[in-house]
Amino acid sequence: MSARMVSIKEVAEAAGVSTATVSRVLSNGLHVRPEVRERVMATVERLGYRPNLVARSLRSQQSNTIGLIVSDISNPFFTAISRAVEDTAYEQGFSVLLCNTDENAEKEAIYLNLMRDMSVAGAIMSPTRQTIANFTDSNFPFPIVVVDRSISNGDIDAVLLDNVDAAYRLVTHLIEQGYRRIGALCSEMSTGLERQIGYEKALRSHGLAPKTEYMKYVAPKVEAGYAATLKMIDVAEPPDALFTVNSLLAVGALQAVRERSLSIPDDMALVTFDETTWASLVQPAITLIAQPTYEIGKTATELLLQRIADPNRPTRQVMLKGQLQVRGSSAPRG
Amino acid sequence: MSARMVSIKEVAEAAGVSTATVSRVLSNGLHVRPEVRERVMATVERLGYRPNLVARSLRSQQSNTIGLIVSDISNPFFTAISRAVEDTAYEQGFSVLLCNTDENAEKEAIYLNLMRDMSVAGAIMSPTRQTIANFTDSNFPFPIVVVDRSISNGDIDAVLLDNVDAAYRLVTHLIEQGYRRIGALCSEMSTGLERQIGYEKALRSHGLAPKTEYMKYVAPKVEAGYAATLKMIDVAEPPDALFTVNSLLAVGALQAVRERSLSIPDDMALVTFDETTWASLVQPAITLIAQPTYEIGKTATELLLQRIADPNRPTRQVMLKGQLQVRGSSAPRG
DNA sequence: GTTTCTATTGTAAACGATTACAAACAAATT
DNA sequence: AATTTGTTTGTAATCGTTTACAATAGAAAC
Repeated sequence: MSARMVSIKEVAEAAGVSTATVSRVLSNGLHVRPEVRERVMATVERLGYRPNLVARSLRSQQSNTIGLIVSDISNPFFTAISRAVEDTAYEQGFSVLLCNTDENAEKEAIYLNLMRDMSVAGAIMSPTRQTIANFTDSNFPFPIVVVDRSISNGDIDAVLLDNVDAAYRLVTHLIEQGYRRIGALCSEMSTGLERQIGYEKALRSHGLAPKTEYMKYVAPKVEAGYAATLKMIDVAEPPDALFTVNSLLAVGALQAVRERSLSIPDDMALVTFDETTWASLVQPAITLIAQPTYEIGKTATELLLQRIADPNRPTRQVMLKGQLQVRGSSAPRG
Repeated sequence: MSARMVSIKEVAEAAGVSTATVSRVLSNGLHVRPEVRERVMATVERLGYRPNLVARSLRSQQSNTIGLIVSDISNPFFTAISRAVEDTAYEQGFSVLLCNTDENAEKEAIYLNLMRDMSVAGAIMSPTRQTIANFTDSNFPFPIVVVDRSISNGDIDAVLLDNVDAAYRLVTHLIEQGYRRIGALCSEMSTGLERQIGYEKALRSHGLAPKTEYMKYVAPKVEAGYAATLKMIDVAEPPDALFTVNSLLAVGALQAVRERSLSIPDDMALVTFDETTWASLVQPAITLIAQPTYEIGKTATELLLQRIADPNRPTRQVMLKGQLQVRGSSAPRG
């Protein structure tokens, strides 16, 4: 790996052809005599020429970089997504620009603008609430695939979990195990709201009425989950089971349960979303809906690359099902 | 956000000046009459002009993108690093290209070449063993800061943990708690080897002899940790404490311990490196050396940006200390 | 009133690729 | 032999910036 950069011009001179010919050899090899092609290839090899992607990008008005915008890469769900996105992009010769928004619409807008300025080929994003609200079809100068959160208005590629169904199954499982006073920690993200709908639906279809004192809206953060859980269990008749809509809230809930020296599931069952390292390591292990994170990221990337290749194809919304993992934290109520 | 791209030329025409003047206004504002500056600014605003970063990058031969090369973003250590890197880069107007190598030197080389081709401003990397071995000073056409792993030969910016010291303290803690037969799960990464040195040093300085049957080299993966731990505990005289050099191995070790229904710390103590969500959630919680991950990532980014600004400054190797978190998994031997 | 200086502005050449177009040439057709 | 056709190749424009250099004008110095 030499420090000196060799340009197409130097290759052309060394091979005794024009830059156009070198470019043709490198792009498709069409319209070049085999003999010349050989000679150019050899020269490319000998000089260690590598095309300057910036120049190529400027000329062709597109790049091989895609953006990935998530709220926080530290959230295990997004960590897994990003790994899948990077893998899939790499396979197809694309690279990934990583952006964390912390659910901050302003930061998100800055990143989207930046990507525009960089001429990215497209982006995969988990949009903030504000952005979801303002979404109109051709808002962006590059294709976008939405993951995790649904866009109500707007015709856009998306990869989503069937959240209502997943929550319904998870809560139904609790009911079948004998739990009746089921609390819920929801968030105001679209995901959280859909999961809440599944929760309420499960209660109702089993003759249970959702009670407001058993439902709390919280920011999707550990501390918020911790605080809300304490509030929920420090009452006369606390829930006998707790349903949280993501793993961060579940961490907070578990901390609160430990703080009050309660036992899971005897004092309170605990179920949540998202497979994490800790969920199967704690005792009892946590019952949850595992999202097919890798598949979500992979599918989103594939959708994006397909759209980049053909901007006019009809949009596609892929809906995946979660997988119920039954473990000790929701053992039958004794 | 309009789809049409407005160029500096259009701004120049609309403002009745040359592109050079517009460029000057935008870059530093020097050598422009205040009145003209105002007019240009207003036009920029009115047309919603944003400079094309690709063109700028081509012309100036540098970009505002930095590369981040890690073995696997899913490893909590690297997740935290990447978050810190992205935050710090963002603050200074840089964006981050994320790359996973899976310890594959070939993939790493491909990424480094790609970054060269993209004219990144620099890169932060946790190099593979092979790359470490072949490191010579000016191998790369852009500045690099190494994190986590030390480069023996070569004068390069780096941010490292004092691994020997950290392991020494962690193992000394075990000894002080009364453990004597201390096993170790190491890896062959430079980090693993240094931690092993600290481990052996701690044993020796407390009159204990390192025994080969208590030391295993494994790939830094959960499954490898699981398998190695089983082998280590399924013997006549198993260790009374286990020291693992990273969190993935500890997960495997914990799985093995659960599999054999052993109790921590009564049957065997467990200590490791790296703070993770699960380490404080399992019962008993795990004693460990917490690395200042955020600080490592932040410092590495700062070093890189400083070097980008001044390529000739002397290199710096920042060494940080780990923090011993004493928890239940290493309670005094009863 | 000429000269010199400084401040402002424009012209045009980069940066390194791709590609429309034209040119050159050989082969095939009439 | 002239025309057509097709293939290979080069010339030069282009993408959107930045910046060296030249040009201009007005102020200051003599």
